[in-house]
Amino acid sequence: MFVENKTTIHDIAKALNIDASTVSRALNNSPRVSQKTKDRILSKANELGYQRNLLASNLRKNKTNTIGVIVPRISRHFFSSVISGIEETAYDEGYNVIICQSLEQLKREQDIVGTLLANRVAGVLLSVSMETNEYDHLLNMKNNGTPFLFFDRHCDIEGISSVLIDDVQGGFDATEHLILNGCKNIVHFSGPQELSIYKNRLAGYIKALEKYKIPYRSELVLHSSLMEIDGAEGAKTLLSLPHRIDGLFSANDIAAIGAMKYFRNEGIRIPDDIAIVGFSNEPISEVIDPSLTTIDQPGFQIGQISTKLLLEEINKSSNLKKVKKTILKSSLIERDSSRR
Amino acid sequence: MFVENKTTIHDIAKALNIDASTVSRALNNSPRVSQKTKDRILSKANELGYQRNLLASNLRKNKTNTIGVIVPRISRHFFSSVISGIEETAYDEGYNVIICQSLEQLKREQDIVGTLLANRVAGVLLSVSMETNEYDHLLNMKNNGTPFLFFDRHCDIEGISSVLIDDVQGGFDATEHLILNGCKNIVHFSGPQELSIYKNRLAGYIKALEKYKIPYRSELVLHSSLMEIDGAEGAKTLLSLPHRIDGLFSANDIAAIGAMKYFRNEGIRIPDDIAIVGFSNEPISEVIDPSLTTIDQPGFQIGQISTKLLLEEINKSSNLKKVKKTILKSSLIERDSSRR
DNA sequence: TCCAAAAATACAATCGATTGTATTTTTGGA
DNA sequence: TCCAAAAATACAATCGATTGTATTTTTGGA
Repeated sequence: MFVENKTTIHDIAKALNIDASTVSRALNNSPRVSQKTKDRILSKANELGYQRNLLASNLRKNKTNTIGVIVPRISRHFFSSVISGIEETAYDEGYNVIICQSLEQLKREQDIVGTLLANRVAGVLLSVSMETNEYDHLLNMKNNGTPFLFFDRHCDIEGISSVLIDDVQGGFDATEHLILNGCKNIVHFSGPQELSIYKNRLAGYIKALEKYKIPYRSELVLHSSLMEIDGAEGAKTLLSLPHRIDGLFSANDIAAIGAMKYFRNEGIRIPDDIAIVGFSNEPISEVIDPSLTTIDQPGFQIGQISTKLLLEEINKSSNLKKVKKTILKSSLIERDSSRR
Repeated sequence: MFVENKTTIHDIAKALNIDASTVSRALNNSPRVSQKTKDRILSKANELGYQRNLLASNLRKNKTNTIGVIVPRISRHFFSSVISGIEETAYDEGYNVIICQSLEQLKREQDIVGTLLANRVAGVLLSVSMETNEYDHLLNMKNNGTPFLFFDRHCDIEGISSVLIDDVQGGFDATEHLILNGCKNIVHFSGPQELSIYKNRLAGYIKALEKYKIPYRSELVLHSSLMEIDGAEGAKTLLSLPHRIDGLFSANDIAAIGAMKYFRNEGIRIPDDIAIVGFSNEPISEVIDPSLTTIDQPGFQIGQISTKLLLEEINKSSNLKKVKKTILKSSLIERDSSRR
């Protein structure tokens, strides 16, 4: 079982006594090679088990047909549906996709960007980690000339497009829904304020309070990383507050579920004692008991649109580049955790 | 905003009036370059925003430090936990990971293998799609000399190692558990028989029936793709069977959940009328009501072990290669869907 | 048959980094 | 100061494919 050296176009050329450039052109179906020769080359390539070396090809052509995708965590339903949208669109256009997860760590995100640049990807689609509070790696990518684009979790970097949902509206809808269901003292679980999405969801929360003339109290906004454990801890904190809390809007489903489990153990009834709304519509939210009201984000569509925009930018010959902020609609899905 | 040409070692060499080979050695921290020169080169590289071109480097070195991972679907919790294990181990050893999903389609799996080979990955970790009933692409990879290894969903290819769980035992445990909880007429949802894992889970089911002298009836084994919709349809079929079914062992959680939802709508009580056991321990199974008894697979550990074995094979200098079949233990997690 | 135009093929440079060998420079002991 | 050995650096070939230009072969009309 030897690792035989891989066949190259030179091996094919030698076997047929022709030049490697002709082999290359034949394999790329160039009109400059006669059909007869193409047939001979293809059949010999097949016989020798030839497999194009994309490292060499891409190096010479100074481009790749790979786009990199960086998400915080592939296991989140929202991100995996975005990835499906990306893959479908990219695939149709002949691009490959490299999926990477930052696991919410800035260090990993920086490393990933470095690796993608070193591999000379054609472009990058990116949803930043919760720790991302400095942008050197992204500015570096920009100066490098590698096109990239934010989806969902974005940063304010001049000249970079993004595909987002209206988080202010989402936060507003969630909060208004709680108010309309009779909640007066509503806690909000928020994430790192470096991320616009959390800032905006919080802004939506405040906006809804204002509309209904409910005073905003900053001690009702609990900041965390929004993991399940954070939700449980938030729930505990919430019970210790001086006000009787009757509503909870969590900036993601996972933390909402952490809180639900904690409440369940404490004998607190949902939605009767506390009504709860999450964000992102994880599959788990539909089956948990009671089912969790949440904000649905069109992940697949975000993936499709992001990819289309990125590919446009990659293929743009001119240096006139239009920066676009695409904002998609989210929608409230009403379930049992808030209905009363 | 121009896309400036990227800096190369030649640019650095020219700027410092030294040879590119010295720059290359300095950047690789070779002992053949003086510290003084290294400092000058590093600082100039930094100044010019140099970023190594891995395409060129890998081409020259005839190796990459990237391993490819092919899973049916990244959104399945089992696979994303395997991926976490893979990434952690690979990262420690200085390898990058390309994650790809076949979406259960043979065609996509073939394309992915082709792309990974063309990109000259150092090795591949693979869990095959449900459609994979012919192995040309895998044999091609083998003949190519690219090391690879199966985890979980494997095929019988001589000379290829695999990291698996004991699916026969898992199927046996699940079925025995139902029997011990008083079930007499147990249906089994199975997947494509081309995949050993489903054949083995079925074998475990049969083995448990035999142990308890319950006659095996092939009409109680329903084959499908084990998606949620398949579970619902299976549940419907099951209700139309002449026997009164009192137990269900599904070869994955998703189909079990599809069935649970159908039963719930039909007013059938779980576990009183039908006790249910799934397979894989998806997070959703813990929160669904009633919570789903299932077989837990050590995904993270599977990822770690697979990667270690693959890297061993990649770094093996000799051509003596030991083929290994590593079998890990699964464990039954007893929950409400089967307890009575 | 001859020859210009077209078609097919060969030649040679190149992408950016690496690496074995050759050459130059430095070191330090006599 | 001199010189051999060691250290540092330069030279040149190479990985495999691509592509602009040069050359050879073929075509087909007179």
